[in-house]
Amino acid sequence: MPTLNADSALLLDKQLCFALYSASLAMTKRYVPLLSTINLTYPQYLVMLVLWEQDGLTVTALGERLYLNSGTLTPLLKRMEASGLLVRARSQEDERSVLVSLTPEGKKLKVHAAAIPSCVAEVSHCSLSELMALSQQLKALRSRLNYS
Amino acid sequence: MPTLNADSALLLDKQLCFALYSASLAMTKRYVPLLSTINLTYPQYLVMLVLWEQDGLTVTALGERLYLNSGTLTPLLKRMEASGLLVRARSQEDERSVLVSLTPEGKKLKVHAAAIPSCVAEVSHCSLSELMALSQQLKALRSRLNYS
DNA sequence: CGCAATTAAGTTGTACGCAATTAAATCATG
DNA sequence: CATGATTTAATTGCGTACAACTTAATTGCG
Repeated sequence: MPTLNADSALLLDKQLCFALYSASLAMTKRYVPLLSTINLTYPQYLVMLVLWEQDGLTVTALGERLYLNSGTLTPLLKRMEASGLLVRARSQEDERSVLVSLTPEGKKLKVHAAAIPSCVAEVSHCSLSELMALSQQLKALRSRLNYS
Repeated sequence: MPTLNADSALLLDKQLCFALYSASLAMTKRYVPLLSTINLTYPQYLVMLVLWEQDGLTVTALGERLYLNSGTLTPLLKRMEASGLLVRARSQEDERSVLVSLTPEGKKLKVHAAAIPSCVAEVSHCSLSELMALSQQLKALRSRLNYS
């Protein structure tokens, strides 16, 4: 059983938080050059992934899917609207809600994005099973962090 | 063997990148209230972890440890200097370098920070061995992403 | 119905992250 | 020893993240 005195508990390389943080930034940096070919930032790409699955979501629904709030999403969606990928429109049923819908151009982009996941998988030099296992563990961790 | 057509490869919940991204943000959100009691932001806390291990590093050395560049670190360190945790001073041997050193106040803060890792471990509801295993996998992934 | 509570987006202010660039110091090579 | 290349921080500009707050619409309860 490893001893955990106050000192060793504060070592940077023992921190799960830092492993997560630095791995996440490293992953994003790998995506950026791939995404620049289709003029998307990384969070914008995540929004597109959601909308390609299910179009016409409200800002809140998008936020629940991505774990982001309106303070992040509103300006991000405005930029995406300005670049012609989607439109934002108040819902008829409930004027408080804003529906986010892909433009034809936004839908078309899916074709060009299809190659991206395999490019990143190649760079990470992991087997598919490793990647899926890690993904599962992270989702479980996220769940415990978000709802407890 | 799971089929990976173009469509399923783009499902948000299959993306390791999103699991990483969302778990990292969730982790940071857990730290924020704990760190606010000692007036640190999350990246500032990471800087302190490094300096508590090894004081008097250059900005570049800090950046290598944290995988952050001067564009991020310079303003961050200025804020920390303004709040009295550290001082930045040009090196005598090499005037290009800036040495970052803890103030007595910065050193003292380590005592108050000692309780933080266990608080977060408790919230994440994982066994120590689980956390360490996940940490190892993330560091290996980071390494492959950063250097290949 | 009337109005307080709730909900949804948007706004504001602060702090990252980083690519690209700049400026200053040092190095290295002839 | 001169000068071009390299190294080191700092700066600039852009795009997130998010807490706290605001505004507008809807809900719910008496």
